[in-house]
Amino acid sequence: MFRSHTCGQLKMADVHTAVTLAGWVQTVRKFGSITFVDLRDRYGITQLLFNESHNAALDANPLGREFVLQVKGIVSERSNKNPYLPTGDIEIAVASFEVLNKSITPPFKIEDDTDGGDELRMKYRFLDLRRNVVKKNLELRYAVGRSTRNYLHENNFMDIETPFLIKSTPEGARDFVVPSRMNGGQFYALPQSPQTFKQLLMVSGYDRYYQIVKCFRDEDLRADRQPEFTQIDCEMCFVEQEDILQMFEGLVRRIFKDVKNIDYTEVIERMTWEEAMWQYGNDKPDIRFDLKITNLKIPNHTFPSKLIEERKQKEQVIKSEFAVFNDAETVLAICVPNCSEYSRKQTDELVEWVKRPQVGMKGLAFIKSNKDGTYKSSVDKFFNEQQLKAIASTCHAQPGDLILIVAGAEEKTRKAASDLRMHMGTSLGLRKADDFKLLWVLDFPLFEYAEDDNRWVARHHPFTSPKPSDIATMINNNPAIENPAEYLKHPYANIKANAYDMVLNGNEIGGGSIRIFQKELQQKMFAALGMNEEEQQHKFGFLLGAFEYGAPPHGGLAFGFDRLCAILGGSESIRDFIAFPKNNSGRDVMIDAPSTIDDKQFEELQIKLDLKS
RNA sequence: GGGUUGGUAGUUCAGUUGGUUAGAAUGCCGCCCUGUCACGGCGGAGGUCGCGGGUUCGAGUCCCGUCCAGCCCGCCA
Repeated sequence: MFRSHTCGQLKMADVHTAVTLAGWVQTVRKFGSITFVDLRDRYGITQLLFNESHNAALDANPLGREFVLQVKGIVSERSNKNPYLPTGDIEIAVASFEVLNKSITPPFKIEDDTDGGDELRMKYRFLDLRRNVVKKNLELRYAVGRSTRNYLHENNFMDIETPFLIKSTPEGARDFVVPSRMNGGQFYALPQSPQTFKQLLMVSGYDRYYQIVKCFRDEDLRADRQPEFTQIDCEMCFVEQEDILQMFEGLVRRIFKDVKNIDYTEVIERMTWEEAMWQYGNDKPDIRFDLKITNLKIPNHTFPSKLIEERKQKEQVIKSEFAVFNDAETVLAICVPNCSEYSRKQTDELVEWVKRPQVGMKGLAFIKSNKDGTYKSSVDKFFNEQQLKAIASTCHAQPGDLILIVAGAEEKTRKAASDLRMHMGTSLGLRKADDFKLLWVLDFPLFEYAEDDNRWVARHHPFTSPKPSDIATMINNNPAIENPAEYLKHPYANIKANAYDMVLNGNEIGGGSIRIFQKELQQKMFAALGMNEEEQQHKFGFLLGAFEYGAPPHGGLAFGFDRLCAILGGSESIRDFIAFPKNNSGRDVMIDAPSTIDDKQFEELQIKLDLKS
């Protein structure tokens, strides 16, 4: 028997018990003839006492950090207890020990507060994973997965595996491809998601499917994006959007309860995509804080929407004599409460912040709505007191507030306003990691205009169904865009999808749609995306064929598992919630992948390497 | 593809206006220490200043190029 107990187990009740422990040496503290050794395993740390004056064999001198040790001894009460350690009341009076394996000195400290940099930790990830903080993250990930499986199982969902070697359909993200040896010159693709397979499972009658599954996208990485990532992928048939929203609200509430012990009983807010864009400049707003955006000037073409037309009437629009903004397509304001006393330095910093290339605005105007009722602005020479007051009242500014204004081209300005809003939320401490606010964003546009190709692309994916009221618009109009500059006037720009995203604290954690299940509509959709019948057959013939055999109405969604875990763990980066993540360049620096392959492998694949650069 | 920050001891970092032998902390090694748990004390070893070129009497420091890493934009149906 290697061990009778773990290193996190023994307490006062175990005193006088003879035990055998095994683990790693965390620290060695020597005091002449006695030595304290902290022994660590997955479950905790237990202090060992080596007393050389009792037994000369108990010389702990040869022990070093991260040695693997087995000790036999008696659990004893400590004379000096450590209240910060769960096992701090006891120690093991070592009777004998064996070094099961030695270790060279690790390149960084295996402690919560490590001195290792990111790159080093990734290169020695197997050591990094010994650290308590990383282990806690993986435990949280495991807990989220378990909670998910339990909930979905209890709701009759069935876990069905789908293949990883599939067919490349270059629509959307770039595929990872895998050469086929047995079919020379042909390639598999790794799935970006099991989308078509889960739909086929619906056709097969498996009416509630789920899978916690790896997906692959060959795109550039970010702190919250990996080339291989995990989704909680779900699909149901005989459901409407409302059924799906409720089912997965239930899932998320269950995860909050199981993993964070949070009773998320409040109603989960819902807003349309248009409302989100209008008020937050963003389709995944962080609603933990307000700081809504006020539209001071509405561009000729904004989101193509009746709703916005109505809003134009309601919101007070900046008057044309406000010359400084005359040239700007869009003028957006954020009213920041209680910040009118910002110093010159603070406002200058905000101006510099929006001028960074990543935001790219030419500048930032501000109006201070002073506590004494006066106004002070960076655009004083263009506006009189009356006009400043008009703007302030449009923004619902109170005395003591600071109004930030960005102006410029529609899309860029809206994004800048959104970024600025988040920036202010962060710097005012309004984005607390332990505060969780869920939100559904509904009614996304079905299509998006792709400038490069002058055509429509599916905003979600080409299997998403249009709102029933928009089906006729789609069927009765030609997708051809005659005037690219006025694409927003095309009827397709106004078509809304049965698509929904779940947003948590400003992050898209999941998204899905009610799917198209009729062959004719699916063909119309493919055609709208510029696919002729031949291409449709070549790429998706299997799906169109399946739809001819009694495909039921269905829909589903997928959660980004890594991201969900990171947010629940209070982290911006998903890397610490993945055991073996890739770095920014898509490399695994521990195993040094990707790498070249042998000539023999190329030969078997019938591939000749001819790098362009 | 672009922007930005960084690369100096095993590690995390400092290094002024270009100027003597490149420092600190920690880790490591040795000696001392019977109640520590960030143990303590004394001593010691440890450097291709990412790489290549240039300017200069002289470069860690300035210039050009390049590589690597982090973050962001583009991209991510």
